[in-house]
Amino acid sequence: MENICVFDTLFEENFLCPKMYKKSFFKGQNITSYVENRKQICFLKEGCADLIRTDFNGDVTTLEYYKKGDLFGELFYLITSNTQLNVIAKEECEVLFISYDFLTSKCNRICKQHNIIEETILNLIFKRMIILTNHIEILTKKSIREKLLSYFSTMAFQKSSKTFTLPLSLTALATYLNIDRSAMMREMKYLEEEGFIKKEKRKITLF
Amino acid sequence: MENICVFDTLFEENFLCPKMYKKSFFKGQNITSYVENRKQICFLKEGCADLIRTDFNGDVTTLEYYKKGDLFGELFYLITSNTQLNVIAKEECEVLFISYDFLTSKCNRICKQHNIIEETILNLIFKRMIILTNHIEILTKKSIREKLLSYFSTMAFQKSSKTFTLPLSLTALATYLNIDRSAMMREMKYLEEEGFIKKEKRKITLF
DNA sequence: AATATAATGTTGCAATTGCAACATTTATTG
DNA sequence: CAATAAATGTTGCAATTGCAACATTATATT
Repeated sequence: MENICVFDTLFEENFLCPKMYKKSFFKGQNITSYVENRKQICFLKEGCADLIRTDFNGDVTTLEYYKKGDLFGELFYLITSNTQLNVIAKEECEVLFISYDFLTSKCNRICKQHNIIEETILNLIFKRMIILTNHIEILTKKSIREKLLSYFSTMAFQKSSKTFTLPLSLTALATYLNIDRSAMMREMKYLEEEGFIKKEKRKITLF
Repeated sequence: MENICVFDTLFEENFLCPKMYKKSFFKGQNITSYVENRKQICFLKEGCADLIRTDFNGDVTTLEYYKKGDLFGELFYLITSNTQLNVIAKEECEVLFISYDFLTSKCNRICKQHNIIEETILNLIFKRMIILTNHIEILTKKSIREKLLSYFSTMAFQKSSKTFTLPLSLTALATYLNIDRSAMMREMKYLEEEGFIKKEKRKITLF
């Protein structure tokens, strides 16, 4: 959250840096197409957007969902020749485009706040890295039960509480865990019957 | 590879920076224990090491294998109170410890090569990010067949060839894909019988 | 407020996948 | 160069999990 504030302040000050620029998009517009080696980092200052992959045979998949404060860009994805990656605005969006070398090179006094932004972006990158590692950790559990308990314990740790509300719909959670939704519901029921958890809608309590 | 060279050169020059230091380890020694919020990045200049997790009930798991040129450190892992993460040297190792703010702050003329190293580390971080994203991509495939074909096509893309040699043992590959090894072998046999691939030991050809 | 759309919840059945248990080949180590 | 350990390869069987198909409840939309 504080990350967003930094950018807010800078824009209020009419901050401009030669290595970055801001642009607005309407719902449905293509924000960016991932290009190999361009190394552009995008920061979603306002709105929400989807990362869409189009296969060589035209199949379309939604890979990620971005919301206010998220980073995206080809830097995070392996670009292969037979697929296309696009980020599409789901509503009105404001996006900050930052060139990769913004993070390494300095541009002196023109950008007095360069360092603050650099640190902000690096923090977002590291946060994302931890999220990715944790996702892998959960995906590599063998059973549905283990996946659920692993996800739940991460949630409980983050919220510092045995009781928490799922930030995703159960449908989205099943997708995140890469399991069938109905099989997940069944396992949740068993977990409740066996006294491992308590569940009311999306509110979970661990025991 | 060029990343390693940068560091090699710098050490030959007896390069020293207040924000980083070098240390050597014998086989079996603990290189680092992950500490929440310390934000220390470690670069394995020489040797190989394992990331080991010890559960609250004493169970030990090897989470990752690091080799010359890899990055590690708590920056990449979510630290929870009930597990411990340690990196143990598997052979004689040389490790470069870099404080997180090395990447954001500058230390003027003492480190004339600061920028080069900064860029090197950032490149490693981005490379790792892409690897993680790709791993998730593969892990979220529904069937063993899809996982294998997805992994193979990534390999073929990286090697720019329909024929390539697996960089992992088949046992390690099964672990990476989070599937049973014997089930994987069976699926590979079917893929070969159905003419999707050709396989001689670890040499795979896609059709 | 009415309707459409999405999310939640449940269950039987089929099948992909994991497990066990083995043989055989290749690496590693004293 | 033995001897041991690790990796590869194979198969039958069990079971976890996915799928289909449905009812019910929330949420959006006009």
